[in-house]
Amino acid sequence: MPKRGMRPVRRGQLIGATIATIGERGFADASVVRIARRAGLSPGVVHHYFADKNALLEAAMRDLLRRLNRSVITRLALARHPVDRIKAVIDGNFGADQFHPTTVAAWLALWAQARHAPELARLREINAARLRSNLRHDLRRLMHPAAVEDATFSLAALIDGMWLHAALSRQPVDSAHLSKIAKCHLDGLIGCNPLSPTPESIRA
Amino acid sequence: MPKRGMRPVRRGQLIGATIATIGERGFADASVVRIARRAGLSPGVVHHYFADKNALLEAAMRDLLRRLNRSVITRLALARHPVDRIKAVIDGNFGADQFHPTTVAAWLALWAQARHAPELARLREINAARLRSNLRHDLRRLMHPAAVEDATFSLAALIDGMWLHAALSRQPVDSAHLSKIAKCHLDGLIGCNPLSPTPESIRA
Amino acid sequence: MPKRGMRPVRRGQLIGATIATIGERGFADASVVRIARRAGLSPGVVHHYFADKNALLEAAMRDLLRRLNRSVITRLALARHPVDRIKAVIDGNFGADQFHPTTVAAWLALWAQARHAPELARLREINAARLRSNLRHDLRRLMHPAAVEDATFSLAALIDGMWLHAALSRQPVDSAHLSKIAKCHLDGLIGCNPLSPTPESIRA
Amino acid sequence: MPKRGMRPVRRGQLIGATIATIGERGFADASVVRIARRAGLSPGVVHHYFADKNALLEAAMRDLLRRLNRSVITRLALARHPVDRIKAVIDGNFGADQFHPTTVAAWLALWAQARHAPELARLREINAARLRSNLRHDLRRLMHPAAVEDATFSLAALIDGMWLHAALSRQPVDSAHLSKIAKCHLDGLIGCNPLSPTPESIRA
DNA sequence: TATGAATGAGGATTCATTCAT
DNA sequence: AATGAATGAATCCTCATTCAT
Repeated sequence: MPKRGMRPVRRGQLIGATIATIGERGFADASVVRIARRAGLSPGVVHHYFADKNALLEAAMRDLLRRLNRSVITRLALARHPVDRIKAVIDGNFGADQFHPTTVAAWLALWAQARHAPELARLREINAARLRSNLRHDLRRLMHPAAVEDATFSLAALIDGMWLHAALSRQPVDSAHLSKIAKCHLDGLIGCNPLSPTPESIRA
Repeated sequence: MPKRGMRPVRRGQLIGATIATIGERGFADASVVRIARRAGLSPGVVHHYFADKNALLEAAMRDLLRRLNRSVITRLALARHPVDRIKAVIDGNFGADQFHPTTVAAWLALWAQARHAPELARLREINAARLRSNLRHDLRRLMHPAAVEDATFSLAALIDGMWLHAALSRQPVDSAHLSKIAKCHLDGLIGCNPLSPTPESIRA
Repeated sequence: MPKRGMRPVRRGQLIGATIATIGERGFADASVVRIARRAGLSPGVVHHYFADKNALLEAAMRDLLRRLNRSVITRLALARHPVDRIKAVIDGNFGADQFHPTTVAAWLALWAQARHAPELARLREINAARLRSNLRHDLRRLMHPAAVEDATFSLAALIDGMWLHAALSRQPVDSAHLSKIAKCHLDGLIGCNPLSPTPESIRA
Repeated sequence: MPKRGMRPVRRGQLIGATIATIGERGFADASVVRIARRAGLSPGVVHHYFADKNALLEAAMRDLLRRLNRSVITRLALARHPVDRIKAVIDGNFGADQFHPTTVAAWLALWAQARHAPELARLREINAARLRSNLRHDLRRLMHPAAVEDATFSLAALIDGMWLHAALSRQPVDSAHLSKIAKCHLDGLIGCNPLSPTPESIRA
C-alpha cells in the first residue's frame, strides 16, 4: 500500500465514485460521505484531495467532458468529407464508452446543478460551444450560408434532446439507433438546403 | 381571516412558490422553509396541506404538466390539417405562458430529480407519452408508416433538446425562433418521407 | 410548556449558557452543542434563535457589556462630586454582580477573540471608549488639563489589568480590595497633578 | 540536507511559526497544519519534535516568557538605585523586541487559554510571580512596608492592563509612552507612601 | 529525518418534520 | 386554520494525530 504519489490515484477514484454515486442515487443524495464510501475511502480524504465538494463536482464534470471530447476527436480524426465529419461528431456523442445509463444520469444532474454553480455552467458552455463549432464548421460546406446557424442549433438540440431522453429513460437506450436518427436529421437538413447544384464540389 | 375553503388557495400559493424557488435557487436550495417564506406562509402550513415535501414537489410537477397540456390543447383545438396540428403541438410547447426562464429551470430540476423519485418519473413519462402520441397520430398521416416512429421520436427529442437549451441558457430564449426551427425540422421529416404521390389525400 | 413567545426566553437561556460555558470550559471548547446542552435545549434551537454561532457570541458580549454598564450607571446616579463619580465608575467595574469568576473568564475569552472577530472588537471598543469617556469627564475637573489624557488611560489600564488578574486567577478575587487599590491610584493621580490652589472650587 | 542536530533548529522554526500564526489568525485558527505550513515544514514534523499540540503551545509560551525575562534582566543589570531598577523592569516589559503587535496578540491568546490548560497556567503564574517579586524587592526600599504589597499589585496590574490594551488595539502602540505612564504611576505610588523623612538614605 | 497519506471524531449548520398552542 | 417552537439526523468540512514510506 503505497503512501506517496497517491494524489492522482485518489483523485481518479473519487471522481469515478462521484459520477457513479450521482448517477445512481441522484445529485441530492450524493453526499461526500457516500462518495468516499463508494470509493472505499474515509470521508476525510475527500478534502485532502479537493478543496471542497464543489471542486470535486467540477473535477467530475471536467472528467465527463474530457471523455466525451476524446470520443469525438478520435472519430473525427478518421473522417475527411464534411458529411462524414458531422457523422463522426454524432457517433462521438453517442459513443458507447461514455453513454452508460449511470454516466448519462450524472450528466443530467450536473447540468441541472450548473444553473446555480457558475463554474459548472462555464464548463458546460465551453463544451456546448465546441459541439456547435464542430457542427457549424462542416455544415458550412454543405448548406446555404443563411441556413447554417439554425441547422447547427437544430442538430445540437437534437443531440441534447436524445441525451436527455437517455438520462430519463428507465431502460437502457440503443445508442446506435439514436445515432441513426440524428444522421437522418442531418440528411433532412442537407436535403432542405443543399449547396446546389453540385454537391460534389465540396469534395476537397 | 377566512377559515374555510383555504385549501385550494393555500395549495396554489405553495405550488407557485415551489416552482419559483426551485427555478431561482435550484432544487437543492429549495427547502420547505424557504418555499413557505416565499409563499408568505409559515413552515408549518406546508405539512398541513401536503403530506410531505415529496407530495409538494409532485403537485408542482403536476401543475407544470397541466399548464403545458393546456397550452397544447388550446392550440390543437384550432387546427385541422395534420401539419397544422403538429405545428400547434410545437407552438404549445413553446407557448410563452409556461416558457419563462424560471419555469423552465424548475422543469429541468424536477426532471433531473425524476430519475430518483418514482412518482415524478411517472408523471413525466405520462406527459412524454402524450407528447409522442400527439405527434405520432398526425405524423402517421404524413409519412410512410415505417418512418413514423423514428420521426416521432426525433421531433420529441428536438423539442426536449430546445427546452434543455432554454433551461441552461443564461439569457432569455426566443421561443418563437425555437418554434420556427422545430417546424423546419418537421418539414425536413415530411420532405424525406412523403406519403407520395398525393399528400392531398390526407385532407379530410 | 408554552409554545409562543419563546424567543426572548430562549435567547436569554442561550446567552447565559454561552457565558457560563465559555467561562468554565474556555472559548475553544464552547461548541454550539455544548452550549445548547447546558441550556437544556437541542442543538437545533441555537440556529432557530441566532443566525449563527458568531451572532450568539456577539449577543453574549452585548449582554456582558449591558450588565457592566448598568452596574456603573446605577452607582454614577448617586454621585455628584467628580471624585465620587470616578469612584462610582471604579466600584461599578468591580460590582459583585458581574464580577463572578466565570463571567470574568468569559470576558477574557471574548476579548481575545475580538482581535479576530470585527463585531466583537467593535462592541469592546465602544465599551472601552465609554469607560474612558466617563473617567475623562470627571478627571478634567480634578487635574491640570495636560495631564488628563494620560491619567484617563492609566486608570482605565489599571482597571483592565485587574480584570485580567481576576480572569487568570485560580482563587476568587476580593473585588472590594481591587476597588480600594484603584481608588488609591486615583488619589495618586490627583495628588500628582492637583488643580491648585483651590480644589474646593470644583464643588458645584 | 542535514540529518543530525536538526532538533533545536526545527523546534525554533515551529515555535516561531506558532507565535506568528496565533498572533495573526487567532488561537482557534492556529491548526497544526497551518503552523507547519508557515514554518515551511510538513504537518508530520510537528509530532516528530513535539509530543502533541499542547507541548508546542507550551514551548511557545516558554519562549515568550524567556524573551520577556531576558529583556527585563538585561536592563536590570544596568540599574542600581531601586527606582531605576523598577523603571528597568517597566522598560523591560515594554521592550520593543517582544512588544510587536503579533507577539502581544499571541500572548493574550495564550493567557486566555491558560485558564483551561494547567501547564500554560503554571508557566504564566511563574512569570507573574517573578514580575511581582522584582517589583516588591525594590518597592520595599521605597515605601512604608504596609503599602508595599498593594503597590506591587497595582504596578503589576497597570503593566498587564497596558499589555492588554496593546493586544486589543487596532493600531500599533507607542511602547515608550506606555513606559512613561507606568513610571508616572510609580512616582505617584512613592509620593503617596514615601519612606520619610530621608529618601536619600536608600541610595547605596 | 521527513513526508504527506489517511483516519475518524467533532465542528457549525441546515433540514424535514412534528406538535402545542 | 395557522403559527412557530422544537427536534435530531444529516450536511460539509476541519482537525490532531498516526504511520508507511
